[in-house]
Amino acid sequence: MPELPEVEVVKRSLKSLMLNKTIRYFVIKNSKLRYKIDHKQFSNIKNVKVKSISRKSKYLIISLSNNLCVLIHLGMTGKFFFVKKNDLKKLSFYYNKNDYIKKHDHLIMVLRNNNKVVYNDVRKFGFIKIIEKNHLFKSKHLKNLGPEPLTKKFNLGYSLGYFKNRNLNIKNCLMSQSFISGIGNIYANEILFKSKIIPTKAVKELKKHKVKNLIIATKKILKSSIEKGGSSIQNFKSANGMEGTFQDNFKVYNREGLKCSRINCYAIIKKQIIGQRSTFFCPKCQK
DNA sequence: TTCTTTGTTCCGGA
DNA sequence: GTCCGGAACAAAGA
Repeated sequence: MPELPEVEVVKRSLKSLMLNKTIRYFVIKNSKLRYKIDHKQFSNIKNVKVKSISRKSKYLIISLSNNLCVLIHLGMTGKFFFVKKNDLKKLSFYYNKNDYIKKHDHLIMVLRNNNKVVYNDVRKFGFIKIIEKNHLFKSKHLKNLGPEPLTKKFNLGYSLGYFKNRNLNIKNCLMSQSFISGIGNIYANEILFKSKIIPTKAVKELKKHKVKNLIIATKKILKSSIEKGGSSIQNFKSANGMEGTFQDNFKVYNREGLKCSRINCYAIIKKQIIGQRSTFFCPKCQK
């Protein structure tokens, strides 16, 4: 369940593996992801240099030397593995003997030294697309995204302006990518717990000091998770094979029926479906 | 077999 | 046209 921190961690690991390296060619093992992969588009690309690797919201953008970009969304279970050509032990661990592929490997980027960066996605809910650089931010995926939560654009004035006269609850608002981009279900739960706001609260009813708390909590939690390598649930790993540890810092997510983790609060964490997603909160702390 | 899980896009009603 | 909520999407593991 890669959200902003996990995608950021993957971006950093891909940078360390691929930046300024040459991709000799792509191999598509399975084109049936969220959107069907166009074989032709990928097979036409040979010997391109990786100019930059960036993240926008939960999207990864690999910018190539031929004026094209690879736009990637990890969906629920998308991950990258790095496989060294000569590391036979690793190969036999990751691949079966016959075709050097393991289950759910869908796309392979072969680098100049025959090292490989492999995209693996059990649920096939992620996608990989080639887009012209000029069209990237006009694409339906990127054009309606709100500001990045870790930038100065996400501030009190912006938030109060957005909340004014809007009829939706704060949980759905955090998850909608148009307010701020990159937050999913898990971090929305954690952010609301930290800022002591009940998920069903209407955004236009939020007092100024609560909005301040919300902004501070959002930035703190996302930063802290990135520092800890993200949250390794659903076997999340960076392309370097590193697991994150932020899941050990979850204060409310998946804690239904357990005691609130705040000192001196003995309330029991409740679960409720909001925005069609499991929502966890402390009925005493969060108002 | 049934339930649960994920984020984005699409669509209908207000 | 805008806003908002809910369905659909796909697949697999428990």
